[in-house]
Formats: sequence, structure tokens, C-alpha cells
Amino acid sequence: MKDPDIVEVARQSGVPASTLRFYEEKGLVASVGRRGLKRLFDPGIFERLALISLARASGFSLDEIRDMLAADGRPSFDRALLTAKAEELDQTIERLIAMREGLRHAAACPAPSLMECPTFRRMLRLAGAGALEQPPKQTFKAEQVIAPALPAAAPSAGSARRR
Amino acid sequence: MKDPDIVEVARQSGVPASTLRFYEEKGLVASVGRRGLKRLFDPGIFERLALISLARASGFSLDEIRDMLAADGRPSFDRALLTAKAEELDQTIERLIAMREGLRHAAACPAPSLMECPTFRRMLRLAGAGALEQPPKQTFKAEQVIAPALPAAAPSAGSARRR
DNA sequence: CTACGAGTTCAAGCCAACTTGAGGTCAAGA
DNA sequence: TCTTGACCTCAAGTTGGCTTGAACTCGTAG
Repeated sequence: MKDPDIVEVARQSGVPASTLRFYEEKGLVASVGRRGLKRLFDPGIFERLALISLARASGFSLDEIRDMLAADGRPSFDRALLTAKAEELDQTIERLIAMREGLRHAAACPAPSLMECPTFRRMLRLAGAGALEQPPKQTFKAEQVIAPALPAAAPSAGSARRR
Repeated sequence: MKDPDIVEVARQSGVPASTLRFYEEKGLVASVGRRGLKRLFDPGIFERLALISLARASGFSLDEIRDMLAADGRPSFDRALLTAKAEELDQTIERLIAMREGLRHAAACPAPSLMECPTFRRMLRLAGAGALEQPPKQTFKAEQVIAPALPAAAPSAGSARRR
């Protein structure tokens, strides 16, 4: 099988050519030559890209991935490192679950104002105490459709106070 | 002299003064005056900051938060929006759980090389097919909405997503 | 009155992971 | 041969959420 060129790799892997060049520059992948101007890659590139994608999805940074995927194609997966990352993910998951439950509760809470909901107020307190902050490391943000904004609820009561 | 100045707010809330200024510039909080050069805030600032922190932890962007926390202190929480965000978090959680399990398995897998582990190879295939990617943030533009549509896992094939 | 320290403004910098733009080069088709 | 169009390189831009630096302005202690 002939070595695929960058166009072919991009097409088959779904990874944009610009990203492939970027990855090469970063040392995550290596091209094996040129055909005209076009880079040629070893057919193993596809597996390597899948590995990179998998590692990214697991929260590894490109730098970490480069180190794991040493020069050669075969990953030098350090089990302790994998476990540590799993642990890290676990904490992120816990945090997100708490947030998800909070949101669900808030969406369903019968209290006239969220500020009067004890559950919500408990979360607020936690947030105020910094308990919900994500430990510095990767962030898995979520984003989605923005529903039409409501006109602010009747500005009846004054600002809530506390303390 | 009841209103706390920026130093006091930073101290009590743990939010750096630079962040408070940044938030004010972004319209997330408002100062109510000055004492000398120092900004003064309404005591309600603490609750507001907690609200911001909570929303951030739930995955809302500062812009979204600003819109929810309209001018006055009271959040105009749109239940549909909260539900949507919870749903979004739920998907992120699912994805992270899959990754965590994959990592744990990889760390414990008895196969001589990870590449020979069927479970690992299955994940690799998913990654190669783009099934593990972070869903792209979608704003209000409709149009290219048809894209991902990835059913559970049909290694059936074509690939050309993205862009 | 003067110096000082801590706040202020505005602009720029940072990080990650890419993307975009300007201008260059190459192989192949008319 | 010349043109075309795709890929190339290198630099700079993007996004989000802040932080940092330089230069400035106060109120207050001395």
C-alpha cells in the first residue's frame, strides 16, 4: 500500500490538513517524505491519529500525548499515569454530576424564587466557599443552544442580601 | 460605610481584585461607588459572586451568565435553559465515564501490549471514527446542524465530518 | 507639604489547540 | 511554455478567562 499523502490522511481521518501540519510541528506525528510538496505519511498514521484522539478525549494535553507516544508508534503507557488520569476524570465527573443534579433540581424546583430553594442555596454556599472550582487541569466545558432569553422577571423585590 | 470595598470583597470571596475589575468591565458585577480610588460594592456582591461561581461550575460562559443575571441581582433563570445545560452536562459526563473506564481498563489490562487488548482497540476505533470528540459549541446559527448524528457505534463508516 | 503605598486605567500578555492569511513552490494540463 | 490550483512555510490571529505591567492618582501618615 502506498503511503497516503496529507490530503488522503485528512480525508480518511477527518483531521484537517492544517491540524496534521500542526501535529507534525509539535512532534505528535511524523511524515515520511514528500511527493511534490505534499507530505506523505506512513499508513500507521491512522492508528496514531486515533490514539491521539482517544488520549485527547481522556483529557491528556498534546504535550503529554507526545511524551507517551514516544518516537515510535507504540505508546509507552505508564499504568500509574493512566490510573492518575482516571482518578482525575473521576473527580471531574463527580463535580459535573453535582452540577447536573443542581441544575435539574433548579429547573424543577417549586419554590417561587430559586433564592428561596434550600437546595439551591446550599449549592450557592458551596460555590461561595470555592468548593466547586475545578482544580487546575483540563476543562471539559459544555455549551449548547441558547434559548431565547426571558425578559427579566418582574423586578419586584429589592436585591437579596445576605450576611 | 457598610459597602465593602474591592479589597474586602477580594479577601472575603477569594476572587482576586483583578477578576473583580474584569467582571465589572464585562458587566457581570457593578460597583456602587468609590472611596478614594477604591471601588465599593453592594453587600449583595457576595451572593452574586457565588452565583457566578456556581454558574461557571455548571458550564455557563461569562456571557451567558451576564445575560441570566440581568442588571439587578436576581437571576432570571430560564428553566428550559437550565434543563438544556443539565442535558449537556449529562452527555459530557457519559463521555468522561467511558474514558475513565477505558483508562482503568487499560491500566489493568493483562494483554502484553495494549494494542492487543480488544477493549482498547474498540475504543481506538471509536476515537478514529470521531465518536469521542467534544461536541462543538453551537450558537444560534442553525444551518450546519446535520453533522454528527453518530449512533451508538456502527463501525460502518465513511468519514468526513468536521469543518 | 511631601512621600508612600495601594488602589486605578489601559494595553498587552498568557495558555491551548488550532485556524487563517500572505506569499512561495511545484507538477501537471492546455 | 505558461497557467493553474493545490500544497507549502511562517507569522499572526482566534477564543475565553483572566493576569501582568507601566504609568498614574488618591488619601493618609509623618
